[in-house]
Amino acid sequence: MENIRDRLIDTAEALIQHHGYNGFSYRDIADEVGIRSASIHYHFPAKVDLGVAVASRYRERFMERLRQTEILTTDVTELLETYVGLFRETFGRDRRMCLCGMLAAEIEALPEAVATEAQIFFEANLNWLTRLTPAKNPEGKARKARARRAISGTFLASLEGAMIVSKAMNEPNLFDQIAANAVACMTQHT
Amino acid sequence: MENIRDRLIDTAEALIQHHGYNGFSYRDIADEVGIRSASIHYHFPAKVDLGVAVASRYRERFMERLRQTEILTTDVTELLETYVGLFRETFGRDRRMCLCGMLAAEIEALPEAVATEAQIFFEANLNWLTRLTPAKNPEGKARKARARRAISGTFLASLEGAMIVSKAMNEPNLFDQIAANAVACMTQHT
DNA sequence: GTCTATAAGATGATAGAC
DNA sequence: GTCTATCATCTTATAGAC
Repeated sequence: MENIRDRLIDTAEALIQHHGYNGFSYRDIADEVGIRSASIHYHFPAKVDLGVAVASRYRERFMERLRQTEILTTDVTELLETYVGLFRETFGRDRRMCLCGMLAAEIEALPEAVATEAQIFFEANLNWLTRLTPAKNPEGKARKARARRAISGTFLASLEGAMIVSKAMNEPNLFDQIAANAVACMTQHT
Repeated sequence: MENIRDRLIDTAEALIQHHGYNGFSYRDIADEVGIRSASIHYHFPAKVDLGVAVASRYRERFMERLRQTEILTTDVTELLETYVGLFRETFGRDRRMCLCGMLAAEIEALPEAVATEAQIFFEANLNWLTRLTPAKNPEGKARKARARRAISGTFLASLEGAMIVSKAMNEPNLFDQIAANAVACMTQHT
């Protein structure tokens, strides 16, 4: 039902999330999709083209779902829960890493165009979260932009790291426990 | 001054931290050390042997430094600061990832022996941190072992994730800001 | 759009000389 | 211990038939 191009992106996405950008080959995708590796070059002439397609689609879908949620609610806690839910959903599928978290970890080993896509993902996420971060601290004092950004970064880092720790320990539940703590820490910043 | 074996491990370590286990080759190391790639096989017959040597040395050095710090102080905040300092030191060297964080992210793409080394690192770290986590919450109620472990996991995840976010955004200072928030969140759990 | 055939280079690894 | 030579395999990529 799905066109080949999308299936190629789907498969590459999963492979990158599990093995990293340098841990998969056109042949891996070909075997999975049931096509010859040479045929992939018709859709994506070079590996970097596929990498960019995977990363940009991932980012666009991710941000689109955040936009959709913002239409439904303005409650900060609810928005944060939804945000965590997106990471949870990713990790819930065979313990996949956040695609851009994986890319960022090996960023020096990436073609520049792919690295840029990952960077844009994090920039967009940090901006989105920073808007949710309370402008005042618990004592009612105004927070500087830098402090709000750091708080957002801490929250995002906790989620990215939660996947790593949870994978390493082979304890899927650990992700949820860490995510819950991260939300508690974030909301308590109010 | 250093023997070849150590230099091989040093070089492999840096390469894994930047490119991941599947992002470096014997030839990369050979070029860097000034030896032929075939010669590396004398020291490490297979790549998995080198991977295990790198990961186990990393873990042992890491844990040894924690033990040394425990001799000097028993103050929790001081111990936590030292702990953060180890990650900071790693990241400060050309923004290297935590070796085992990198390995954990791509754990499905690793030889089992290497994956096991990474797992042991996280297990040891979680145990060490859990001992530092207050046995009672701010209201004086006893914490279950699972809760203390989750708090430790959140702290560790924040540091691992801080490296990823900081690399992605190309803002080295972000690591320090996130680490500071993580410590604040952790100590405030008392 | 997908195939076969093929190229050029990288990769992990071994054999045997020095 | 390190070298050269060599290997089988994998990898990205292209050319041209169907």
